[in-house]
Amino acid sequence: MTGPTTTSARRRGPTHREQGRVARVSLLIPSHSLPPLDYLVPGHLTGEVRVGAAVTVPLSGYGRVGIVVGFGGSADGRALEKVRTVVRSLSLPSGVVKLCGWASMASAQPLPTVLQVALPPGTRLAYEVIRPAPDWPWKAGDQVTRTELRRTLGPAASRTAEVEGRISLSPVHPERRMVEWAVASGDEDASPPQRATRQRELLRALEEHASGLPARELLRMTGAGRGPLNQLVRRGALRLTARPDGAPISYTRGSGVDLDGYREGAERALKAGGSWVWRTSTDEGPVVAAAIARLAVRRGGQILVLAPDVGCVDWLVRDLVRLLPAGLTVSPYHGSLGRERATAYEAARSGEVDVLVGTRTAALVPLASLGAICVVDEPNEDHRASRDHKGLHVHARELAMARARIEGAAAIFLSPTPSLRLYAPESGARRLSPRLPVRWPSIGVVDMRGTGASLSSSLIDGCREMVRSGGRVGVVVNRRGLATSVSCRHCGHVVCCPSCDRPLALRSEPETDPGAASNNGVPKGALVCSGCWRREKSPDSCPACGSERLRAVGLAAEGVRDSLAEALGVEVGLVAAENRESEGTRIVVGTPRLVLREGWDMVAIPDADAFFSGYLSTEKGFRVIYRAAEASRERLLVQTRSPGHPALLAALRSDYESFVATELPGRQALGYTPYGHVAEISLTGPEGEVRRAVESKLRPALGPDVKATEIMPLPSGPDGGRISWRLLLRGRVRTEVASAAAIVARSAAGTGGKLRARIEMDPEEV
DNA sequence: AGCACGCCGACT
DNA sequence: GTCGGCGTGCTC
Repeated sequence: MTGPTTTSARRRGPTHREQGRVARVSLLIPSHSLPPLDYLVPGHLTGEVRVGAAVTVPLSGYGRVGIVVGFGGSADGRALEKVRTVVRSLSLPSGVVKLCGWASMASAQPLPTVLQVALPPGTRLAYEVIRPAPDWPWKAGDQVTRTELRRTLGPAASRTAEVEGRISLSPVHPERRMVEWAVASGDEDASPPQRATRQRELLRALEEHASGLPARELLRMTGAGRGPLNQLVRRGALRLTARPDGAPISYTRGSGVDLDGYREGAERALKAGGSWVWRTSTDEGPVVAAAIARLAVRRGGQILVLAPDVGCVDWLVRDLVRLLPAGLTVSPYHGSLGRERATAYEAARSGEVDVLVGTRTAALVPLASLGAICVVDEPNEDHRASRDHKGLHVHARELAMARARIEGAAAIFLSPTPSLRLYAPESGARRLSPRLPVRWPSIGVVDMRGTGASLSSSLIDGCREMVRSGGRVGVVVNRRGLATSVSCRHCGHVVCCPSCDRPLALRSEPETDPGAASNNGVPKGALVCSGCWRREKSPDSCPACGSERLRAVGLAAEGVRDSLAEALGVEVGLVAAENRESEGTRIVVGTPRLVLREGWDMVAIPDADAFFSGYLSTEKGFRVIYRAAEASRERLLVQTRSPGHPALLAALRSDYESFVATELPGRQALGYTPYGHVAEISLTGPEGEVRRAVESKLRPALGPDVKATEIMPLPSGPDGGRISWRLLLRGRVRTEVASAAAIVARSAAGTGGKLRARIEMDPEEV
C-alpha cells in the first residue's frame, strides 16, 4: 500500500503545512494499474481532509472520487493538482481504510476494489449543477449524469465547467422513503385509563411487536383513528419514529437467561482483546454469539457477527432476536439485501445497530464503536468463496483478525473443529476453554476391505432398525450423481475424460428415468468430468477392450439412494445441490453440507474414505466425520477401507487435539499457513501472453524468499473451451508472496482483456 | 507524405 | 477511466 507517510508529513513541520498538505488518494476507478496519486490540500479543506476522507480530484482533467489513504507523498517537486471537494457521506473511518489496505495486500486485489466494498452500497455518482451557464438546459441544484453532461456540452466544455466550479461531482444516495413507525415505550406509568379503549387496543396490538409497527399498519389493524394515537404519544406510552421503508433492523425480544453459561469465556476475550479461538459445538453457535454480543453491548460497543453464507446470516438474526435481552437492535448485512443494505450500512455506521450480522463483506462496514467480532463456523470456506469476480477474496477469519488488531477489539472464532491455520499456536489466536457437550453417539465402523459390495449388511440393517423404531437416518455421500466412475468388468479399464484424463462420473440424464438400467447392467446416464465439467455420452462398450460388461462403481448420492430404497423397500429422500426429492422421508441421502445441517437419530457414511482422499484434505475429512457425529443423536456408522486412518479415528473419538497434534507438523514442514503463504494464480488466455506475464514480468521481480512453480496447463477452465494455466507462489512472508502475485494481476490487466488472471491467496487446498 | 487505427503508458 | 503518443499499414 502507501508508505508510512504520516510521520514524514510531521517531520516536514510547519513549513510544509503553510504550503498546504499533500494527500495521497486512492481513486475509485476499477483499474489495476493506478497507484494512489498525490494532491494538494487547499487551506480551506485541511480540517476535513484526513485519512478515510472521500474527495473529488481531477484526473486527466475530469473529476474523480477517491479515498485519502495517507499524507506526504513524493517530493519530486512536480506541480500537483488540488483536491476539489470533500464528500462526507462517502468518507470512511481511518481504521477501515487501514483494514482495506491490509485486505488489498493480503488478497493481491487492487486497493480501489477493496475500498469499494467498504463504501456505502448503492451510491451513484452524478454532477450537481452549481452555477449553470445561461445556455444550459439545467438549473442550479439539478443532478446530471456524466454521459448526459458530455452529450450536451461536449468533453471540453464539461471539463471547463468542472474547473470553473459550475458543476460538482457528488454522490446520489439511494432514495430512502421514510415511514412513520409506532414503538411502545414500555413505560407502565404512561398507560392510559381504563375507559380509553381505543388507546388500550393500540397498545395491545403493539405488545406483540416489540420492534414496533408502521403507524399506518397499526391504525389499519385496530381500526383506530389518528386521535388516540396522538394521545398515547402525548402520554409517553409510545413514540413515533421515522424509519426508512423496508429497514431490515429488528429489535431483540429475549430474556438473556440462556446466555449466562458462556459469560466467563466471553468476558475473558473481551477484556483482553485480540483474537480468540473458542471450541464450542455447532448447535450452540448462536447462543455463544448472543452471549458475546450481550457482553459487548454492555461494555458500550457494537458487535459484528460474521457467518459463512446468506442463509446462515438470516438464521442467526432470528436466533439473536430470540436470545438477546429485549431492547437491542440487530440487522443483517449481505449482498442479497438489495436496497435495504444501504439502510443497514447507515444504521451500523451511526451506531443505531448494536449487532450487525453479515457475510464477510460486513467485515468492512464502518461501525461507530466496534467492541467485538464473532466469526461463526470459522473453518467454513464459504467465508471466503466468491464465485463472482468482484467479491472480496479474503476469508472472514483474516478480516476479523486484522480488524480486531486495528480497532482494538476482540475477535472470537467459533467452531468445534477450528481450522488448523487458526489453531496453530503461530496464528497468534489465544484459546478459550472448550465448551463442548458430553453427548456423543455410539460409533460403528465397518471394515470394507475385501468386500465388493458398496453397502454392508450392517449399514442396511442399521437403517432398517432405526426406521422401524421411528427414527430418521441421514446418509452422507461425497458426490452427486449415480456413480463416481464407470469401469469395465472384463479388463478393468476406467472410462476417463478425453481432455483431462480424470475418471468420468455418471449422472442421471434429466430426460431419462433416473437410475434406469439398460439390458447389460450399464446404468443409463451422462458421463461428466468432475475436473473440467466436460460431458460425454455413456459408451455401450469398453473403449479399451470392446467388452460390453461395463458397470458403474463408486458411491454417489443418487446411486446410494437407489440401492438403499431397493434394499429396504422404502422411499429414500435425496438432497444434493440442485436436486431435492422427498426430503421428508425417514432416510435421506445427500451431501454433507445439506444433510448435516439438521439433526438425525442416526448418520451413516457409506464411503468415509472419499472424504479423506482426492482433492479433499485430511482437515476437511476430519471435519465432516466430526460434524456427522455431532448431528447424530444415537448412532454414527461409517464404512471404510482404511479403518486405521488416524484422522478418521480421531474424529470418531471426538479427539480434536490429537488430530491437531498429528497434522500440524506436516503443515509446518510444507510451509502452509500460518507457517508460510501460497498464492494460486490462474491465468486464462493465449500461451504467449501467459509466458510474457510470468517469465518476463514476474520471474525477474521475484525476491530470494518467494518461489514460483512452472506454468501448468489446466485441462480446460470452467469458462468453456479457453485454455487456462496455473502456477503457485510460495514464501514465508505474506506481503512478499502477495505482491509478487499482484505483479501478474497487473500485467494481465494491462493486456486489455487478452489475459485474465485470478489470484487466490492461501487457498484451502493446492 | 498523409491519415486511420490500435496498442500502451501516463495521469498526481 | 480517459487521453495522447507513437508505430503500423494503407491510400492518395
